[in-house]
Amino acid sequence: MSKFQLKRDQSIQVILETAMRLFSEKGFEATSIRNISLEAEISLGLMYNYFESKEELMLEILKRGSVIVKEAFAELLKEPAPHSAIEQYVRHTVKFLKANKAFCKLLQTVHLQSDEGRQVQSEIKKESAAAEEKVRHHLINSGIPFPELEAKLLFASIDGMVQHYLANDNYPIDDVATLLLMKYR
Amino acid sequence: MSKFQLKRDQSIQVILETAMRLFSEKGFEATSIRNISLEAEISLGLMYNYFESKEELMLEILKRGSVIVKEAFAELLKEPAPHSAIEQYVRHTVKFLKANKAFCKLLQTVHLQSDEGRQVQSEIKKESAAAEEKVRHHLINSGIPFPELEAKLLFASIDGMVQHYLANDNYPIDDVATLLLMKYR
Amino acid sequence: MSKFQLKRDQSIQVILETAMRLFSEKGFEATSIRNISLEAEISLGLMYNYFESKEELMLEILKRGSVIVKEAFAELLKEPAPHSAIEQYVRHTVKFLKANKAFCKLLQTVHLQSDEGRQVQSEIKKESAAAEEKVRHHLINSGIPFPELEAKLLFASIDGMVQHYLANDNYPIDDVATLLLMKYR
Amino acid sequence: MSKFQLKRDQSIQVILETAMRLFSEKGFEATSIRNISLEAEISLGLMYNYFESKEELMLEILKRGSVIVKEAFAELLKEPAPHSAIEQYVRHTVKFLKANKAFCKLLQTVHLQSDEGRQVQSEIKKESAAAEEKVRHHLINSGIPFPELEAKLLFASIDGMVQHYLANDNYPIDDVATLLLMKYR
DNA sequence: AATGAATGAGACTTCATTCAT
DNA sequence: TATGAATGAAGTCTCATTCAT
Repeated sequence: MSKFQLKRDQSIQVILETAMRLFSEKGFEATSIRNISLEAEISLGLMYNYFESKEELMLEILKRGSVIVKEAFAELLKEPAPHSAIEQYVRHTVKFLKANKAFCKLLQTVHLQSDEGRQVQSEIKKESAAAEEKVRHHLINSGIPFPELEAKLLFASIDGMVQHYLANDNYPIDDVATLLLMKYR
Repeated sequence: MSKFQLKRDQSIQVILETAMRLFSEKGFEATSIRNISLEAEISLGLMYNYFESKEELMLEILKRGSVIVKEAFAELLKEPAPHSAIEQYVRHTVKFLKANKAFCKLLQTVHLQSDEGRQVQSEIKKESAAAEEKVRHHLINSGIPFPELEAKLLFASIDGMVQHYLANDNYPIDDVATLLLMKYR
Repeated sequence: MSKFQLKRDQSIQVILETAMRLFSEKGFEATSIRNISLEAEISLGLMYNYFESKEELMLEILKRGSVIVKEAFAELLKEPAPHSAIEQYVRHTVKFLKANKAFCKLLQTVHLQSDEGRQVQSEIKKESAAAEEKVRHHLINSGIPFPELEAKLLFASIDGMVQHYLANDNYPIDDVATLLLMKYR
Repeated sequence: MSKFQLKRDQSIQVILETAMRLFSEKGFEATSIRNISLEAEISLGLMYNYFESKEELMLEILKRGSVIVKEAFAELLKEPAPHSAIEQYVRHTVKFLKANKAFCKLLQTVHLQSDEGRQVQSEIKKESAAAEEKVRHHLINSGIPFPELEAKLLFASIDGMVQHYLANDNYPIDDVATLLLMKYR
């Protein structure tokens, strides 16, 4: 029983990691199952022992990522804000980004065709909503003139940073983040 | 003669616009030539009178976009900075974005496989380099503490705005841009 | 328009005939699309210009057969019975069988998986129901002891004849039919 | 030893029965070895300890059926005809049919691809030849006008009955058989 | 120039079979 | 003996591209 479970899990892990990398590098459609099998050094058919289809493989990647995102934001909300909610949010985002680079790249890139795919994607977005709300409230309470717009600008800046970090090697995201936070002291 | 030429150009224009829309909506791989021909109301075979291949059609879209980008930035560099180079850059970017939404969406989305594609894409980037440089110099000359980092943050904020504008209908990009510029007064 | 329509119809006809033959000879599952395309001397992909799937090709065969069956039985019911309803039914059945040997073989053989397939098959059966009813009534009115059972036996004999005719070359179905009819004088 | 042998035989029996059922229900091609292994609650790999291949499993079913058919006909030929050879043949056929419904269904349904398969099938047919010959002689000796044709009609009627019995639940085959026999008194 | 029929390489997927344990 | 993980040939289907008219 457990003998097979181990092999299963190993294979599943290899498939998921390879697929995530290739999907994020080349896109979902441009990545063939053969591509994945060659890179993962498994047989072409093995994928279908564990995933019903290419689509389902993608969904599984998203679902697992969704869980990680959920955990990350749950942790964030649990902690009391160290100095400011903004700093906490930004630092967490950067930390998560570094720890889950491939998945973040995938999220940015992927065009979901299926309804289920879009649903999972929107669920992932919902996860962050509470944390964003916390930041938005922080801005509202800070007495800043246009708190809603400020929130929009802040999230734009963060997402822009993320985008550049994912696109360029050696992007000094920590420094840029620090500079960003200095604007909100 | 000229009558045929006119019709030809019209067809080409329709194809390019339809293809751009579909590529940006569904992705390059997920859009078939038949799709485009149906939407553009051009017969399938005729597509190949105008474009050698699907790849070439994509390249043509990028090349024409590249020309527009080049013109836009040329115009930008020609004008004297009204108040500040930053404001000029941001306003131009927003204006261009609004005028070329589909193309910008395509640029964000598309995964270029071919070398030629990547080359065109990098050329487009180079177009903006001069304008970015102008902004960077403005920041350096302004005596701000970390001008290079500031530039990175500024471009991140701009690209984040662009990203959110393209993703959401009704995104108040002018207001967010105004707020952003207020930080650099 | 008509120029292409002709080619379309020719191709469709070739595909349908070849597929019917192969399905009835080897069974649906054991017949590959490649098989059909090779025998029909068309390209593999052409089938998919005209039929969405192998399943749909099968359905189309059944539907067209269904129409022919319907016409045949309509004709049968229109005519007044020459001597007896039984003779009329048997002769018509034999005539139809000879004219549509491949389709009859297919009907006998095929295992329908899909609901739609089974539906078409049951529709075909319904077509014959009225004609069978006419025969049944004839038997009831004839004062024969067990008319319902007689009908069952008669239809069994007919179907057995059909089965043997389809299985063996040179089966003297006309003579067997004549002999059968002599039992009901 | 014997304990293992027993278990082995039990497993083989379960596999054969399950396979026969599935083959006759869904067809040979549409039934996968995995299907059989799941229904028979035998592990996939173990199947191949008992049968070299799917084809060979089918052959084994046919061979065992062939033996049963042979025994049945041997028994039939051993007995003296009670009243008539025809009655004896029909009653035996019905009895065998009821006792081996699944196998009979399989025989009707299956399209044999391999030579060996067809050979076994033709052997099964040969088994019945002697019994059929007895019936044919009975008809010839009875002074009936067209004995050969009468035989053909009789066997057609029987096979038609069999066909209807296998296709419909609650088919009153005994009654139909009785009625058939009444024609030959 | 214009049409859509035709082609076939390559994608996804299944499944009989083998292999490692 | 028994298990199910792993393999890869072969099937269905898609679609960029060519061809005949």
